[in-house]
Amino acid sequence: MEVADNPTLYKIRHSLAHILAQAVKQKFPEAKLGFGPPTDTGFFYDFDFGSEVLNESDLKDVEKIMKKIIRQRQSFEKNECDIDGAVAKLQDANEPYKVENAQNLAERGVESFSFYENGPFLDLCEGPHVENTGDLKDAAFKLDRIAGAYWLGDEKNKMLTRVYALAYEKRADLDDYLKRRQLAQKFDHKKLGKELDIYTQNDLIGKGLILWMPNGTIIRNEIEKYACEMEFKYGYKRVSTPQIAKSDLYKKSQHLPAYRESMFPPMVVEEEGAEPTEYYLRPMNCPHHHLIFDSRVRSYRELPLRYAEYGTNYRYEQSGELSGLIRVRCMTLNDAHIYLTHDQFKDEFRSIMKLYQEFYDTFKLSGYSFRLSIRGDDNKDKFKGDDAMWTRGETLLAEVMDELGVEYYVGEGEAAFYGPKVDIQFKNLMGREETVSTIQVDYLSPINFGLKYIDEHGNEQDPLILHRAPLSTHERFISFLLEYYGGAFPTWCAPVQVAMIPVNENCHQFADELKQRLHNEMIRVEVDTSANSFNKKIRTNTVRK
RNA sequence: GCCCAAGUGGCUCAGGGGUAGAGCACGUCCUUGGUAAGGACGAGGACACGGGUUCAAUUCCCGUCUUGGGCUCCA
Repeated sequence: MEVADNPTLYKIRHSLAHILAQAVKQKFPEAKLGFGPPTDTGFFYDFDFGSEVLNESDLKDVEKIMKKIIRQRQSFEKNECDIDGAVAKLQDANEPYKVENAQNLAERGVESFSFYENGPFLDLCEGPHVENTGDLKDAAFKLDRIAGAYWLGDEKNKMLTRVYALAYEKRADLDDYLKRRQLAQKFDHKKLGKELDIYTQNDLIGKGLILWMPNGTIIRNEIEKYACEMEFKYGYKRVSTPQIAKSDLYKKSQHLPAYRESMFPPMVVEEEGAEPTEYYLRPMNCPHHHLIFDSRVRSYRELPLRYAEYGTNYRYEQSGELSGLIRVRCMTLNDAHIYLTHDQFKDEFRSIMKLYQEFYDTFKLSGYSFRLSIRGDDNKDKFKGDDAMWTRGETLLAEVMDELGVEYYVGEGEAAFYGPKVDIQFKNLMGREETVSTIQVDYLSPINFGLKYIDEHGNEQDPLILHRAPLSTHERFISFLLEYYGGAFPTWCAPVQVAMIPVNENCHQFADELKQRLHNEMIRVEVDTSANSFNKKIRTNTVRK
């Protein structure tokens, strides 16, 4: 449920945010205030502590002060003024971030500014609030954690200290949330990945680089085998391409410079009497596939031409973004590029959506949403190609989504640098949304690579390219499956398909024979011949799913 | 990259200026005929790495690396 749907809860969280700010100012008088909005689970408030540092251990003190403020039954008083009055008030309060915010709002046409005052605390705020702090005596809140957050969400700005809090109407609701969170943590893919020997990492290899253990590799291979069959069925042709290429390729594709920051630095090969050659680890498979398309003259009769590969890519993601299997620096993507005529777009898009549906049915996945990721108005130079091309792609995707009756929302500025896309969004157990699959439309690459086909009149034409990755990367997809299944994979892709527990040693020989027979049928089978008790063996094998 | 926190046997964690502890896992032996923990014994540790302070550092300080939660970014 979105917090805005519940006015009472919204008021509670909003009011508690003010009380948090008031309490922090009491303990740290020099702290400057940023934003402090309600969230889906509570609220947060951003502070600039200057040279001081807020530690987790300070949160208990702040909580105590907040409770005291609640007991004081301070009433929330609203009053309004114009921009000059607002700036004067905020300057008087020595709140530079608030002043900046008021000025930004004024630039966007806001004329009236409302303030809420409770006790000694004043804040620029739209409200609404509870009548007085005493109304919060039954509300349950907990200061949860501290995080950094850039002022106005821009990494060029100063980083403020954000205090996240949980807040609910009643104690029971908060306890309920904490319980659910604890349960979710039990199914966290990082935890299960370790317990079930799916993957490991090692300092000697490096950040975000995954070592897949035998169990994880079985899951990868089964998924890949299934994907190969499905792609065969849907008319894809598989290709295999190298994981590195010369810098010239990525200049042509515009990954350099558009994507340079996300690429590992080049390997430079120097040979006597020759110019040094730069090789890059590839961040995407697309350019390689385009070159296969371009290896000879193509006829319209060949289209749509679908090249598929589980391609391994390397991206130098910022260190702080890395997280378990969800964000890594070496990933293997369920990729394909489809070269087609403009007339074929809608049919092909439908076929892709059908393929996605079939995949998700097999994995019994649900609860995802569609995002139409467009260029948006900001940061236009990040996106390559001319306006007409973008408008065309964005319109085309919206049209076909509407025709298919697929519900979606629009993500401004979420497009790939070479074109708009449709993303399939899943929420992980902690409620964080991640893109699992994408379908991208690309007018740019055919131009960059000079890709052509000969139409029925013998004329050269630009093909259109669709990029699609229904099963995401092995890394991200398996992290979702781990949490989704709680580690208990469907038999077809489970690391161990049959586990036998003989009731005593006399049965071991028979169990071994049976194991051999199943093994010969290509079934992954284990016999527990350990010296443990029968009950213990049942427990062990159950825990291992 | 930035903010905060953390790194102790394979795992989960306790400890603490005088060179280490538990449970689980592991090994050996005994035990186990019916659906979630049988018992005994044993082996395992440059306390992430590098520097500093100190008579003495795993413990305090600094740096690096890695991990986690966020921010920015993204499959």
